[in-house]
Amino acid sequence: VRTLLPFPFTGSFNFPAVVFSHGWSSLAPFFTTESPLQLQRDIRISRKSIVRAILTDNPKAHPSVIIESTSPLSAPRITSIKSGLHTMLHLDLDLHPFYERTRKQQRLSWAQDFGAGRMLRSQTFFEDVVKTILTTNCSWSLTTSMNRNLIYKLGYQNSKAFYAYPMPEIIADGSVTFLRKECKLGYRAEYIHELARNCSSGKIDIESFRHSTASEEELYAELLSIKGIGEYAAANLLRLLGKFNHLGLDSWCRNAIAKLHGNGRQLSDTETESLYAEFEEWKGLAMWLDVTRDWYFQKFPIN
DNA sequence: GCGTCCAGGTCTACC
DNA sequence: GGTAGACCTGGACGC
Repeated sequence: VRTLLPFPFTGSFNFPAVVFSHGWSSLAPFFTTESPLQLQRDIRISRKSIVRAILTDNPKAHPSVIIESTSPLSAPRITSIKSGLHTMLHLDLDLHPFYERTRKQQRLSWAQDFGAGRMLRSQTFFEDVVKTILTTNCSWSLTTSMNRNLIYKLGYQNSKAFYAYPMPEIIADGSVTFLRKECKLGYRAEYIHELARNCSSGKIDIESFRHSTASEEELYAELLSIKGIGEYAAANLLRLLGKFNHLGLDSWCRNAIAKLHGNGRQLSDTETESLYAEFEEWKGLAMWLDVTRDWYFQKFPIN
């Protein structure tokens, strides 16, 4: 069954800017196609019910949203899907304070024109945390492969081959050896398994991060206390929570900054901090947009 | 074919 | 509080 949904947002929004915001759109169960630009995502709406959302770019309006499901959608399910899309597209993030700062900074003045700044997020924060751990100390191709293994070996699949990301309890019920050998997570298997155990037992209320009233520094400290999450990973997760007071530098960012600002020389972290200091609590977003600028100009140049 | 290096880092032990 | 060394995996590279 295909259902056309109204886009769950009426404000200013640029679809390609979210799709290209970072690598998440190429990590299952997200899929993208170009010409026309489409973002596809399987969404879990209950324990054993999955739908597929297909968002297609419309340069003159908001993207169209088509939902594929095995049966007609009830009103509560439509509400749940809209809420999921709202979360994943980070539609509740107010970027005006950031754009105010970019006006004084020539290098990032393009950001508002592109509507850049919303980072694509997973349906659950648990999924964001797992994927972030899978980005550490490895190539991007290994990240995509480990993530695929997790979904296809442990995720729930319905009759239409829609896949839902594995829930914490499913991972916790499995063994570390399975994660290590079958999903090829290597030493990360211990981290993911412990995280899943703590989430399913209630020791960590991982989804509460999304609506926590704690300060950014408190959230940062809490994230660092999760095994496998270090400074880069915690800062990357804060970005996905709409908090940008940490740079979250990894080797990829450091190399990009060396090319952009160091004439090929790696800058010290202190030097990098000072580059973005004027953006204050938005500096993590400023840095990220600075190093990913070409993605926007190459993939969807605007006039 | 084989060894080494390193990629969107983090943890632990030790100083 | 700072730092060397270990850690899975797999692709790239040199020989």
